[in-house]
Amino acid sequence: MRTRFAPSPTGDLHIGGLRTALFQWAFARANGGQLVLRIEDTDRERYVEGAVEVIAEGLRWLGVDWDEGPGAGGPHAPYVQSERLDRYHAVAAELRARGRAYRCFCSPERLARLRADQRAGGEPGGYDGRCAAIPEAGAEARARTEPSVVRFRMDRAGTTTLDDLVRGRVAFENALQDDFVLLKADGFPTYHLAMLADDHEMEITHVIRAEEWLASAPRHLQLYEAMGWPAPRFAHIPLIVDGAGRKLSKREGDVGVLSFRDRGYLPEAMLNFLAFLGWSLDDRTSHITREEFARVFTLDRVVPNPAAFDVERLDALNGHYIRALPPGRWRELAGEWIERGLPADVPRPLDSALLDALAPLLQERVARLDELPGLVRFLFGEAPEYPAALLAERIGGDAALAARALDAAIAAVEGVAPGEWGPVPVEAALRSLQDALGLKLRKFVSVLYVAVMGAPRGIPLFDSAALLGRERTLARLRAARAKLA
RNA sequence: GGCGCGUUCGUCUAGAGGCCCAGGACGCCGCCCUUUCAAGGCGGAGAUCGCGGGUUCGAAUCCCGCACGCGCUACCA
Repeated sequence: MRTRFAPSPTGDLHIGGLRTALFQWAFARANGGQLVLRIEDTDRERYVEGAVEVIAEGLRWLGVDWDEGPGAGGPHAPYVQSERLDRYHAVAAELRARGRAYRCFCSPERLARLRADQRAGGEPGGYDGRCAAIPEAGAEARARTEPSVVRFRMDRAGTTTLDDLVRGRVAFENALQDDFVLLKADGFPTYHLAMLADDHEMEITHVIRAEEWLASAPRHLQLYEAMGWPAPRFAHIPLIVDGAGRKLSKREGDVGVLSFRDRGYLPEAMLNFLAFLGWSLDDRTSHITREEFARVFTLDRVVPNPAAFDVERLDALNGHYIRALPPGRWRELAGEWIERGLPADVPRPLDSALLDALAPLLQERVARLDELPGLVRFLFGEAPEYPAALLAERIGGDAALAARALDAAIAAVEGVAPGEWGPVPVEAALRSLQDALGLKLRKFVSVLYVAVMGAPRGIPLFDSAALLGRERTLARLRAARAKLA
């Protein structure tokens, strides 16, 4: 079994495109088949330089590898459509020889007018076939001096039926079809022609693509029939939609795959998120490894209805996989993100021992890697800025209590000798405040969190203070106390 | 407008006539644990299965109609 991922190099690899690729890849792997990566760059207007590399990087990030295509080679190279133009022309010529395609000289203006008129008149729409009757010989002569396209002559009788692997049987009334363009005026093929020629030559057996292609399936089916080629099986997988139920678009925030990577999402989290968008294993599995997914994936467990992109779910998954990371790997990752995310004025390299101590404290506190720098920022450079009111925020705004807690804390911390500074003595000192204030630690500890790190939440206080050092801890406690004076 | 697809907790989904007064996950709420926040543990609320008709002893599951949503309707993919 052979399937393919055929993106257009028009910019970032879209999250929806990645999901399609993931399903294609899993299908190929689960069936011992191959995945072909093919670049569909037939639209010169939308071509974006460097997009191919961005797409490949996105796929590699997720662990979607391809057997043939750019970077992998293969018996059907080249895998870039702009380098395969001769084949499309050959197929178009064959179609014309068979009387199934013809030259069309209608101008873009006439076509626009035609569409407008049809719309105004409430008519079906589609090309009206004006050039369909032009004799081949005359058309050839005209084509030498006049711009033209080549259109496919659709069979308008009966119905075209698709047996979709996800949706079952779908029938299309042929009378409603029109003669679509195969070859554009610039000599480039449209998607329909290029897909046909390449899928056939590359021996693709399963075309797995997004639902937006469903409506053009009859064109493809008739094209295969006209060429006398066996058609592949088709599986139209559901769209990924936004909160409003619309096809996910770039306007809905950044949906580029690499931007997710750069915001600190783990590939295993993304894979899980995408895998279960429109597919499921059974009634209880909600996490799956890349390997298992590639083993158990089947198209018959893909649902036909669209799925909403839910960031909260992605974040939850990401947190889950972050916590599941082995300590060593986590230390390495956290170190990179912190090193990279801290302000430029923080001297590098960062203290390795400090990062060693920090890593375990951070692992279960973030959902995304890009949250890391913010959590440890207080350890580097100047004392954090925060409004005085924040000190008493978690204790019902009781500034007097905050002041007493700070006074007691300062005294207690001063009591810890510089030589024995560490998390355990700090904890002992701070716990002694319970007696001094006659309150449970938790009743006032938020004041100290704010004083030390500038926020009532963050990594554990005793460790924070230990890592900060005696003098800086004292300075921050005193600065906090001064804010309340 | 036309054609096509879709419709189960807020979200992703399980469900292919009785196991379902609908299961799991995320989110939400509560409790426990606890130095904050998380994490973790326990518990809870949450879908009359879009609506209306059928078929059947019995329907989320089969049939018909309707509604709504989305997709396509390019010399874009």
